Amino acid sequence: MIKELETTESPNSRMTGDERRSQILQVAINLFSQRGFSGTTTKEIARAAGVSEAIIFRHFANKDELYSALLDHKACNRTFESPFEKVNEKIKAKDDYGVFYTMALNALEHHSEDGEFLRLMLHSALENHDLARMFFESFITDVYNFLGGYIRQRQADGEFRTIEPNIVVRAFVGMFVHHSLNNLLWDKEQKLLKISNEEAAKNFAEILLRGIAA
Amino acid sequence: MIKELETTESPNSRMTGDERRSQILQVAINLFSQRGFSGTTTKEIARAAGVSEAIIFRHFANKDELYSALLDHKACNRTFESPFEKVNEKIKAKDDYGVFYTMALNALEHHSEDGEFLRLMLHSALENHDLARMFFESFITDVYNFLGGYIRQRQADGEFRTIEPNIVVRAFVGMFVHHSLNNLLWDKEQKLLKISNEEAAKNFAEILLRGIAA
DNA sequence: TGAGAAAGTAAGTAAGCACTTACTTATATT
DNA sequence: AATATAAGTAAGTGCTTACTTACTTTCTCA
Repeated sequence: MIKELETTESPNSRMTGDERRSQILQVAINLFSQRGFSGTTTKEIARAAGVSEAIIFRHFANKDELYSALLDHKACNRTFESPFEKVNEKIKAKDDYGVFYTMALNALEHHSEDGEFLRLMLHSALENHDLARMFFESFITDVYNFLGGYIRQRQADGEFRTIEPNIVVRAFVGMFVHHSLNNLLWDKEQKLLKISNEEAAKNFAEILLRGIAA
Repeated sequence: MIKELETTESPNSRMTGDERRSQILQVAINLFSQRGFSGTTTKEIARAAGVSEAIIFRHFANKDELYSALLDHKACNRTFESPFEKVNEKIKAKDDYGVFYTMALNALEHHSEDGEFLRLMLHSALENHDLARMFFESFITDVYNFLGGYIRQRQADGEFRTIEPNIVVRAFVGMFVHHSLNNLLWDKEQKLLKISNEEAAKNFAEILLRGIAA
């Protein structure tokens, strides 16, 4: 039998190991984010990936390792596109509104593009999973140092009133994280509040800035 | 054998049906809030309650019904002690600071006394459980109507600037809910921010009020 | 005091779980 | 074309799960 043109690959057929591994990861991310760790079975993952259960255990030693690999994957992808770069220019320019608006908009966009990530983090936080906790600890600490430092600086400039910077960060992060959580979990159709991310970021930034102005 | 003084009941012995039912509920609330629905087994619940698995299924037809009963139980207990009563006096007095401070402090106190409740609600929201969604919908709608109405009124008085009231509610609720979530899930030792509920409520209320002042 | 009702248990059952084994294909290289 | 290697599967394994059955113990009250 002479081989036909092989440029068009048959839809679900044999993949290379790496291809299959990342396809399984993708499928698993989707399922774990919806049902959590113990709510997702390896059988379901295999079916969704279109392979037998055995090949999942060829790529990952066990279910735990698959879960860890997936959290790692998500966490790494996240840190590569640092949220601080865009904000940094605004900080250098001492553009208060720009700093907070950009910070909020950046997070809101991320959350609405990638609800899987938020769900995954909530699940693993509730389940006390180590990797998720470690990620949160380092990332959140960064945010507090970053924003907190800026607030301290502007207090020294006499532009912001005297108030513990970390409380301000907590309040501000709370606004947009809670907004994303609402859209993701409880008010998916946005019956209570339907606004664009830009509008949300604008209003949150305005409330905060007036709230801490000197 | 003549019965001894029966006032001191033996520790784990026979209970009446109602006693046992609510003891099982209590134990189940604790386990489900820590491990979620699919992460908790009926065997664990039975062991924690100190009875055989069979009597769990005497009191509840199946695991789902136990879970629903427990969400119902929590939701009902919650609505009885309405958070709006304390705030209402402040509203009548048009005490802006009192309204927001009391609202936040009330929620923060609840959350730190009863972390189980928050965990339970998060778990069931992630798992798309109907009862939790219904509770959230009605309770949250109440909060938005209640606070949103007050903000509208104070805007008409010319005391608050022009801004969509529901955005303000979203921002404010976000501050204290996110603060509670942080203390519950990610920063249990409060390394980033260690403040009393009173201090948190005070700062959040101040930021918000300055943020929306006319 | 003894019968009926309710609280309790030990020992199951079938289905589902994570994970394995023994084997079959496909593909790239020589 | 022959061979090594890796991708794939069908059919298990033993254990755990939600839930049941058949039975025993304790309490109450006529």
